[in-house]
Amino acid sequence: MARQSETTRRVPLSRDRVLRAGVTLADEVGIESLSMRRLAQRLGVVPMALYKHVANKEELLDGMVDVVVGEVDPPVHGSNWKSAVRQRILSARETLLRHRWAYRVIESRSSPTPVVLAYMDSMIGMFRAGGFSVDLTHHVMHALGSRMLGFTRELFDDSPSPGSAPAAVPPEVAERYPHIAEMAMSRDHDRASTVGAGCDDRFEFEFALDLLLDGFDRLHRQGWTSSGH
Amino acid sequence: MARQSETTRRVPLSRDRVLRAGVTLADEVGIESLSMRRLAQRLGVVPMALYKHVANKEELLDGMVDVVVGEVDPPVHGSNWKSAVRQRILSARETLLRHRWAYRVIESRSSPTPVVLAYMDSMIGMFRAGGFSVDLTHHVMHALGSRMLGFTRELFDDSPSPGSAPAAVPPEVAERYPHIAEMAMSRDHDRASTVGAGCDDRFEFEFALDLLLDGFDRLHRQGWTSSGH
DNA sequence: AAGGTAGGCGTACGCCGTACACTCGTCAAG
DNA sequence: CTTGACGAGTGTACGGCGTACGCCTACCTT
Repeated sequence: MARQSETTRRVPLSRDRVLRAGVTLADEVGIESLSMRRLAQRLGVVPMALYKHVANKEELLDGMVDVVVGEVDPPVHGSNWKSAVRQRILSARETLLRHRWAYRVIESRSSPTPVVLAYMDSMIGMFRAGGFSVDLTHHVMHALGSRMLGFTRELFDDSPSPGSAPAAVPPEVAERYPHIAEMAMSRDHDRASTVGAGCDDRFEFEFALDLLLDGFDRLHRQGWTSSGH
Repeated sequence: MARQSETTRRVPLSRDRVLRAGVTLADEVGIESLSMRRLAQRLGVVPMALYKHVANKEELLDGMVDVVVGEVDPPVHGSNWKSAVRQRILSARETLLRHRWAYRVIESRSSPTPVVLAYMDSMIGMFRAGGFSVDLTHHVMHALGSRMLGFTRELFDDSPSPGSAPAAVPPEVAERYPHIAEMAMSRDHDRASTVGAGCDDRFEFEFALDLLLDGFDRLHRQGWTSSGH
């Protein structure tokens, strides 16, 4: 026992420990700074030690995605499909917001991991339970795309640096992009009372999500089929 | 002149030549194999020569995106907003299909380039010309997201390797992901006549696009405002 | 006590992006 | 014709990356 405290018996690595350390390291320093070497250093271990638990970096990233997706709440039962789907997707969104690097990794993966497959499977199940045909469900899943995991690619990150002034649009850009300028100025005006200028990301996400869900609903009610063009 | 043919007077590099070479090299070998060294080699030049024309690799990628986005057809005039937007987005989709690496690069960029800004500006203009309020246009643009550039992130690439058999779902995965299996089998059955099994990507894209456009239309007609919750 | 096994180690290779200092051809000014 | 500045292309070098391969050693089984 004296010996134990001297040699400081080290907790052995495990695949799970590696993946979790990867997640928290990515949370802290960003995914682009996550390297095998750095992760190993964080674990007090030599880089090659990791390779006894993950085949390569790709597999590490896959595993990290699984950890994150595993954090999403399971589907609720006993409510109608629309609110169930909505609630689950918003839960996924919360999860992805806790790990802001995750959506990039998910996007970069070429084939889904088992955990992601299970997630999709249960989401399909929600539509089927709501009475959607297999056909319609299929197209609906495509239409949701990455939104089913709680994120969408925003082409422009229009939230100004936090705490900054409403970021008056410089006249030369206002001239070159008149419509963008109009929109930016209008928003600044509207939300003058809101805490932070810029967009309410959550509002935008729900706006688009509800637009889609309502569209699904309509198609479902009118018995849409792909053959009925 | 004899001297010229001997020394094989070399075409001088230029920013434009570098960017275009980057685009075609990425088309050929994929974006992940595009390195400054490899691009330089392709141009018959030493790697560091590139840095006289682009500041760094980031700027090279930005420039390549600009080249691609510049290939998208300009908006058509004289038709209603919906078909104009639709047509333009499908044109963007064609362009992005010619350069399959481009969407990944666009996704990875943190702030839009001037060319992308101009694209978005003209797209906003199409909604405004169609009578959309600034407010609604704003949310609509968010809802479109990357779809306005003609791509969406597909979580699952369900097109089986080309030419392969309908890829019977192995029983153990059918058991684990029953809904996915159901969907896969149903599609195989439906499209037995179609050339390639799997999804018609274009159909899926248009399905979702039209769902959104119809939703926009409805909100516009009923005078939607964000304050009127 | 013997031997196998698996987890961690050390070294090394070939890539990458790019900083920095150079050469050398071109061209304008004297 | 000389000169000198300038800018495009060069060469070298550095630090970082992922990871192949072989080794060492602590432990478990027999």
